[in-house]
Amino acid sequence: MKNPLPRSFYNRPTLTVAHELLGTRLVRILDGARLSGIITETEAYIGKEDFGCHAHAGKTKRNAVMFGPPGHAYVYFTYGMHWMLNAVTEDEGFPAAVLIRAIWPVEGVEIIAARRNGRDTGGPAKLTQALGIDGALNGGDLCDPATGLWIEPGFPILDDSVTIGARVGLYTVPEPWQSMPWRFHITKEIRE
DNA sequence: AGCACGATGCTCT
DNA sequence: GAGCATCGTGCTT
Repeated sequence: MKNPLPRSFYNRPTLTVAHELLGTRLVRILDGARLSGIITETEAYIGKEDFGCHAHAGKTKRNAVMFGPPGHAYVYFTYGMHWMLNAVTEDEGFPAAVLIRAIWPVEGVEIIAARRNGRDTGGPAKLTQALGIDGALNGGDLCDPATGLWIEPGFPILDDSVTIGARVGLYTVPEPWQSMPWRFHITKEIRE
């Protein structure tokens, strides 16, 4: 069942994409096994004007993928040990992306638990470790199953299950950017 | 349950 | 050379 969200899903305003990614299913094929989890937390990073966005300083080797077409993975390395997964949004040339911050494991739960040493997957670096996502996937097409990483339709999430707030970890980013309500997360338990 | 801190290496000035 | 879109441990309440 390979059913990636189409590129048109990503080629929309980043806040819309970030909100609608809640409840969708992040799928990873790792060593022939299908791992997946429901996305429960996202953040939007929007254009050169956004002081919290890597693209604020202009196009560089690291952030080049954000300037490319929507529906691709922007995967970068930070804090000397962590990989972060983003989905590129909006028109090619406009640098924006959605950071995937947390998943709820659904398929391959035993493998995920082993990869995480029994710990949770609620955190941007935790989920990349859980699913084996690293720099080799930077620039990969999320609309092509051959990449081994894509996002599928999942569960509908009611608005009253969603909390919107300020983005996390932007300690040195000036206002108003530090406080922009561009973080979305599911705050009610979801069940199959 | 919460806070402080150290780990660790790549990117850009 | 500074600064990270973080995590886990260990210590304090």
